[in-house]
Amino acid sequence: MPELPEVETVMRGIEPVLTGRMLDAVTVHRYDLRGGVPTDFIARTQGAHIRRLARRGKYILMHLDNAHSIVMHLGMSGRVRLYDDAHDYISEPHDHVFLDTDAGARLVLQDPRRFGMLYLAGHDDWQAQAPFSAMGPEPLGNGFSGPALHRALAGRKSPIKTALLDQRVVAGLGNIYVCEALYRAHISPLRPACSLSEAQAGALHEAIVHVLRDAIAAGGSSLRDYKKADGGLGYFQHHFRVYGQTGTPCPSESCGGTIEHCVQGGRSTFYCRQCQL
DNA sequence: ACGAGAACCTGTTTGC
DNA sequence: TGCAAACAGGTTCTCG
Repeated sequence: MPELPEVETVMRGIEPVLTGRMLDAVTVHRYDLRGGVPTDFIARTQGAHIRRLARRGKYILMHLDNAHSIVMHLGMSGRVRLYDDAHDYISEPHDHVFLDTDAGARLVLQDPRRFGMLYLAGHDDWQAQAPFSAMGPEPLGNGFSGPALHRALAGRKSPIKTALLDQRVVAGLGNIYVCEALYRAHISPLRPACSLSEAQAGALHEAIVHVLRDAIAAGGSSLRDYKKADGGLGYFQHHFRVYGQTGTPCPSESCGGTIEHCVQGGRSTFYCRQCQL
Protein backbone atom coordinates (compact mmCIF):
# COMPACT_ATOMS: atom_id res chain seq x y z
CA MET A 1 0.00 0.00 0.00
CA PRO A 2 2.24 2.71 1.18
CA GLU A 3 4.89 4.52 -0.73
CA LEU A 4 7.01 7.35 0.58
CA PRO A 5 4.23 9.95 0.93
CA GLU A 6 1.99 7.55 2.86
CA VAL A 7 4.82 6.43 5.13
CA GLU A 8 5.85 10.02 5.73
CA THR A 9 2.27 10.93 6.59
CA VAL A 10 1.98 8.03 9.02
CA MET A 11 5.25 8.98 10.67
CA ARG A 12 4.22 12.58 11.10
CA GLY A 13 0.97 11.42 12.65
CA ILE A 14 2.53 9.18 15.27
CA GLU A 15 5.71 11.14 15.96
CA PRO A 16 4.29 13.68 18.43
CA VAL A 17 2.52 10.96 20.40
CA LEU A 18 5.47 8.58 20.61
CA THR A 19 8.55 10.78 20.91
CA GLY A 20 9.96 10.75 24.42
CA ARG A 21 7.45 8.14 25.65
CA MET A 22 8.26 4.85 27.29
CA LEU A 23 7.00 1.60 25.78
CA ASP A 24 4.94 0.47 28.71
CA ALA A 25 3.57 -2.69 27.15
CA VAL A 26 4.44 -4.36 23.86
CA THR A 27 2.07 -7.03 22.56
CA VAL A 28 2.70 -9.29 19.57
CA HIS A 29 -0.26 -11.39 18.43
CA ARG A 30 1.46 -12.72 15.33
CA TYR A 31 5.16 -13.11 14.71
CA ASP A 32 4.83 -14.29 11.11
CA LEU A 33 5.09 -11.00 9.29
CA ARG A 34 7.55 -10.92 6.39
CA GLY A 35 10.90 -12.13 7.63
CA GLY A 36 9.39 -12.82 11.05
CA VAL A 37 9.17 -10.57 14.08
CA PRO A 38 12.19 -11.41 16.27
CA THR A 39 11.24 -13.71 19.13
CA ASP A 40 12.91 -11.32 21.57
CA PHE A 41 11.15 -8.25 20.18
CA ILE A 42 9.13 -7.68 23.35
CA ALA A 43 12.07 -8.27 25.67
CA ARG A 44 14.20 -5.76 23.81
CA THR A 45 11.61 -3.02 23.46
CA GLN A 46 9.39 -3.07 26.55
CA GLY A 47 10.47 -0.50 29.09
CA ALA A 48 12.60 1.44 26.62
CA HIS A 49 12.04 5.07 25.79
CA ILE A 50 11.50 6.25 22.22
CA ARG A 51 14.08 8.91 21.54
CA ARG A 52 13.25 9.84 17.99
CA LEU A 53 11.30 8.74 14.92
CA ALA A 54 12.66 8.78 11.40
CA ARG A 55 11.79 7.61 7.94
CA ARG A 56 14.15 6.11 5.37
CA GLY A 57 12.56 5.17 2.06
CA LYS A 58 9.38 3.30 2.96
CA TYR A 59 10.66 2.32 6.41
CA ILE A 60 9.77 3.95 9.70
CA LEU A 61 12.47 3.84 12.38
CA MET A 62 11.88 4.29 16.09
CA HIS A 63 15.20 4.91 17.78
CA LEU A 64 15.12 3.68 21.36
CA ASP A 65 17.36 4.63 24.27
CA ASN A 66 18.65 1.06 24.70
CA ALA A 67 20.86 0.59 21.61
CA HIS A 68 18.00 -0.80 19.51
CA SER A 69 15.89 0.77 16.80
CA ILE A 70 12.51 -0.57 15.81
CA VAL A 71 12.29 -0.95 12.02
CA MET A 72 8.80 -1.01 10.55
CA HIS A 73 7.66 -1.50 6.96
CA LEU A 74 4.00 -1.58 5.99
CA GLY A 75 4.31 -3.81 2.93
CA MET A 76 1.27 -3.72 0.67
CA SER A 77 -1.59 -3.70 3.12
CA GLY A 78 -0.06 -2.51 6.38
CA ARG A 79 -1.80 0.16 8.39
CA VAL A 80 -1.03 1.97 11.60
CA ARG A 81 -3.83 3.06 13.91
CA LEU A 82 -3.11 5.35 16.80
CA TYR A 83 -5.36 5.63 19.84
CA ASP A 84 -4.52 8.48 22.18
CA ASP A 85 -6.16 6.39 24.89
CA ALA A 86 -5.69 2.61 24.70
CA HIS A 87 -9.08 2.20 26.40
CA ASP A 88 -10.67 3.44 23.18
CA TYR A 89 -9.09 0.58 21.22
CA ILE A 90 -11.50 -1.34 19.03
CA SER A 91 -10.28 -4.69 17.82
CA GLU A 92 -10.11 -5.24 14.07
CA PRO A 93 -9.06 -8.27 12.04
CA HIS A 94 -5.30 -8.59 11.48
CA ASP A 95 -4.26 -6.40 14.39
CA HIS A 96 -0.84 -7.99 14.94
CA VAL A 97 1.15 -5.71 17.24
CA PHE A 98 0.40 -3.15 19.96
CA LEU A 99 2.82 -0.56 21.28
CA ASP A 100 1.36 0.98 24.44
CA THR A 101 3.03 4.05 25.90
CA ASP A 102 3.35 5.26 29.47
CA ALA A 103 1.04 8.13 28.53
CA GLY A 104 -1.75 5.66 27.79
CA ALA A 105 -1.64 5.72 23.99
CA ARG A 106 -1.75 2.62 21.80
CA LEU A 107 -0.20 2.20 18.37
CA VAL A 108 -1.63 -0.74 16.43
CA LEU A 109 0.06 -2.40 13.48
CA GLN A 110 -2.59 -3.99 11.28
CA ASP A 111 -1.66 -5.90 8.14
CA PRO A 112 -4.00 -8.37 6.39
CA ARG A 113 -1.49 -9.65 3.86
CA ARG A 114 1.43 -9.68 6.29
CA PHE A 115 3.94 -8.41 3.73
CA GLY A 116 4.90 -5.85 6.33
CA MET A 117 8.02 -6.13 8.47
CA LEU A 118 8.85 -5.41 12.06
CA TYR A 119 12.28 -6.06 13.48
CA LEU A 120 15.14 -4.51 15.37
CA ALA A 121 18.39 -2.97 14.20
CA GLY A 122 21.32 -1.45 16.02
CA HIS A 123 20.70 2.13 17.04
CA ASP A 124 24.12 3.13 15.70
CA ASP A 125 24.72 0.80 12.79
CA TRP A 126 21.31 0.33 11.17
CA GLN A 127 22.44 2.32 8.15
CA ALA A 128 25.20 -0.17 7.48
CA GLN A 129 22.74 -3.10 7.40
CA ALA A 130 20.50 -4.32 4.61
CA PRO A 131 18.38 -2.91 3.15
CA PHE A 132 19.65 0.51 4.15
CA SER A 133 23.27 -0.09 3.16
CA ALA A 134 22.34 -0.39 -0.52
CA MET A 135 19.40 2.02 -0.55
CA GLY A 136 19.46 4.94 -2.95
CA PRO A 137 19.21 8.58 -1.89
CA GLU A 138 16.18 10.13 -0.26
CA PRO A 139 14.31 11.76 -3.13
CA LEU A 140 13.54 14.84 -1.02
CA GLY A 141 17.03 15.07 0.43
CA ASN A 142 20.26 16.66 -0.70
CA GLY A 143 21.73 13.51 -2.21
CA PHE A 144 19.18 13.37 -5.01
CA SER A 145 19.63 15.41 -8.18
CA GLY A 146 19.32 15.12 -11.93
CA PRO A 147 22.98 14.17 -12.40
CA ALA A 148 22.80 11.71 -9.49
CA LEU A 149 19.76 10.04 -11.05
CA HIS A 150 21.46 9.98 -14.43
CA ARG A 151 24.46 8.22 -12.91
CA ALA A 152 22.27 5.71 -11.08
CA LEU A 153 20.53 4.80 -14.34
CA ALA A 154 23.72 4.43 -16.36
CA GLY A 155 24.20 0.95 -17.74
CA ARG A 156 20.69 -0.17 -16.80
CA LYS A 157 18.98 -1.79 -19.72
CA SER A 158 15.73 -2.49 -17.89
CA PRO A 159 12.79 -0.18 -18.55
CA ILE A 160 12.93 3.11 -16.64
CA LYS A 161 9.66 2.15 -14.92
CA THR A 162 11.22 -0.98 -13.47
CA ALA A 163 14.47 0.79 -12.57
CA LEU A 164 12.65 3.45 -10.54
CA LEU A 165 10.93 0.75 -8.49
CA ASP A 166 14.37 -0.51 -7.46
CA GLN A 167 15.00 1.07 -4.07
CA ARG A 168 18.74 1.09 -4.78
CA VAL A 169 18.23 3.74 -7.48
CA VAL A 170 16.16 6.09 -5.36
CA ALA A 171 14.38 5.35 -2.11
CA GLY A 172 10.66 5.39 -1.48
CA LEU A 173 9.07 5.27 -4.91
CA GLY A 174 6.38 2.68 -5.62
CA ASN A 175 4.08 1.82 -8.47
CA ILE A 176 1.81 4.86 -8.19
CA TYR A 177 4.39 7.60 -7.93
CA VAL A 178 6.67 6.09 -10.55
CA CYS A 179 3.82 6.16 -13.07
CA GLU A 180 2.87 9.69 -12.06
CA ALA A 181 6.44 11.02 -12.14
CA LEU A 182 7.15 9.54 -15.57
CA TYR A 183 3.97 11.12 -16.90
CA ARG A 184 4.89 14.52 -15.52
CA ALA A 185 8.38 14.23 -17.01
CA HIS A 186 6.94 13.19 -20.42
CA ILE A 187 9.08 10.06 -20.40
CA SER A 188 7.82 6.69 -21.61
CA PRO A 189 7.93 3.95 -18.96
CA LEU A 190 9.06 1.54 -21.67
CA ARG A 191 12.35 3.23 -22.42
CA PRO A 192 15.59 1.61 -21.33
CA ALA A 193 16.75 3.39 -18.18
CA CYS A 194 20.19 4.05 -19.64
CA SER A 195 18.70 5.81 -22.66
CA LEU A 196 17.66 8.94 -20.76
CA SER A 197 19.69 12.01 -21.55
CA GLU A 198 21.11 14.13 -18.76
CA ALA A 199 18.36 16.68 -19.41
CA GLN A 200 15.67 14.01 -19.25
CA ALA A 201 17.07 12.64 -16.01
CA GLY A 202 16.91 16.22 -14.74
CA ALA A 203 13.28 16.53 -15.76
CA LEU A 204 12.51 13.19 -14.13
CA HIS A 205 14.22 14.28 -10.94
CA GLU A 206 12.09 17.42 -10.88
CA ALA A 207 8.93 15.42 -11.53
CA ILE A 208 9.69 12.94 -8.74
CA VAL A 209 10.32 15.70 -6.24
CA HIS A 210 7.17 17.59 -7.18
CA VAL A 211 4.83 14.62 -7.21
CA LEU A 212 6.12 13.41 -3.83
CA ARG A 213 5.85 16.87 -2.26
CA ASP A 214 2.32 17.31 -3.59
CA ALA A 215 1.33 13.86 -2.36
CA ILE A 216 2.72 14.48 1.13
CA ALA A 217 0.88 17.79 1.26
CA ALA A 218 -2.31 15.87 0.42
CA GLY A 219 -1.69 13.30 3.15
CA GLY A 220 -0.88 10.51 0.69
CA SER A 221 -3.22 8.46 -1.47
CA SER A 222 -6.08 6.40 -0.02
CA LEU A 223 -7.05 3.62 -2.42
CA ARG A 224 -7.92 0.50 -0.48
CA ASP A 225 -6.24 -0.04 2.85
CA TYR A 226 -4.37 3.15 3.44
CA LYS A 227 -5.57 5.61 6.04
CA LYS A 228 -3.65 8.04 8.16
CA ALA A 229 -2.80 7.01 11.72
CA ASP A 230 -5.71 9.09 12.99
CA GLY A 231 -8.10 7.29 10.63
CA GLY A 232 -8.37 10.22 8.22
CA LEU A 233 -7.99 9.70 4.49
CA GLY A 234 -5.30 11.02 2.20
CA TYR A 235 -6.65 12.67 -0.92
CA PHE A 236 -3.86 12.62 -3.48
CA GLN A 237 -5.71 9.84 -5.35
CA HIS A 238 -7.90 12.61 -6.76
CA HIS A 239 -4.82 14.10 -8.38
CA PHE A 240 -3.71 10.98 -10.27
CA ARG A 241 -3.14 11.83 -13.91
CA VAL A 242 -2.46 8.31 -15.16
CA TYR A 243 -2.55 5.76 -12.33
CA GLY A 244 -5.73 3.71 -12.69
CA GLN A 245 -6.95 6.03 -15.45
CA THR A 246 -7.00 3.52 -18.32
CA GLY A 247 -9.15 4.71 -21.22
CA THR A 248 -9.57 8.28 -20.01
CA PRO A 249 -8.28 11.21 -22.09
CA CYS A 250 -4.75 12.36 -21.39
CA PRO A 251 -5.04 15.29 -18.96
CA SER A 252 -2.57 17.32 -21.00
CA GLU A 253 -4.54 20.03 -22.84
CA SER A 254 -3.20 19.72 -26.34
CA CYS A 255 -2.37 16.00 -26.30
CA GLY A 256 -5.55 14.26 -27.35
CA GLY A 257 -4.14 10.85 -26.38
CA THR A 258 -5.70 8.20 -24.18
CA ILE A 259 -4.22 6.68 -21.03
CA GLU A 260 -3.09 3.13 -21.66
CA HIS A 261 -2.30 0.20 -19.42
CA CYS A 262 0.43 -2.40 -19.76
CA VAL A 263 2.30 -4.79 -17.46
CA GLN A 264 5.99 -4.44 -16.68
CA GLY A 265 7.76 -6.77 -14.33
CA GLY A 266 4.38 -8.05 -13.23
CA ARG A 267 3.18 -4.62 -12.18
CA SER A 268 0.60 -2.39 -13.83
CA THR A 269 1.91 0.59 -15.75
CA PHE A 270 -0.26 3.53 -16.82
CA TYR A 271 0.92 6.07 -19.36
CA CYS A 272 0.10 8.17 -22.40
CA ARG A 273 2.03 7.07 -25.47
CA GLN A 274 1.29 10.38 -27.17
CA CYS A 275 3.12 12.66 -24.79
CA GLN A 276 5.44 10.27 -22.99
CA LEU A 277 8.39 9.67 -25.25
C1' DA B 1 25.87 -10.06 -13.32
C1' DC B 2 21.50 -8.88 -14.51
C1' DG B 3 16.71 -9.21 -15.38
C1' DA B 4 12.32 -11.50 -15.54
C1' DG B 5 9.18 -14.17 -12.86
C1' DA B 6 7.53 -16.42 -8.87
C1' DA B 7 6.60 -16.49 -4.13
C1' DC B 8 4.85 -14.62 -0.02
C1' DC B 9 -0.59 -13.51 1.97
C1' DT B 10 -5.57 -11.91 2.31
C1' DG B 11 -9.31 -9.24 0.59
C1' DT B 12 -11.84 -7.24 -3.16
C1' DT B 13 -13.17 -6.84 -7.80
C1' DT B 14 -14.03 -8.80 -12.31
C1' DG B 15 -15.65 -12.03 -15.59
C1' DC B 16 -17.74 -16.12 -17.12
C1' DT C 1 -26.46 -15.49 -8.36
C1' DG C 2 -22.18 -17.92 -7.69
C1' DC C 3 -17.79 -19.21 -8.08
C1' DA C 4 -13.13 -18.78 -9.84
C1' DA C 5 -9.69 -16.00 -11.58
C1' DA C 6 -7.40 -11.75 -11.53
C1' DC C 7 -5.59 -8.07 -9.16
C1' DA C 8 -3.79 -4.91 -5.27
C1' DG C 9 0.38 0.53 -2.72
C1' DG C 10 6.29 -4.32 -1.86
C1' DT C 11 10.28 -7.04 -1.20
C1' DT C 12 13.11 -10.99 -1.94
C1' DC C 13 14.37 -15.34 -3.76
C1' DT C 14 15.20 -18.40 -7.70
C1' DC C 15 16.12 -19.40 -12.23
C1' DG C 16 17.78 -18.62 -16.88
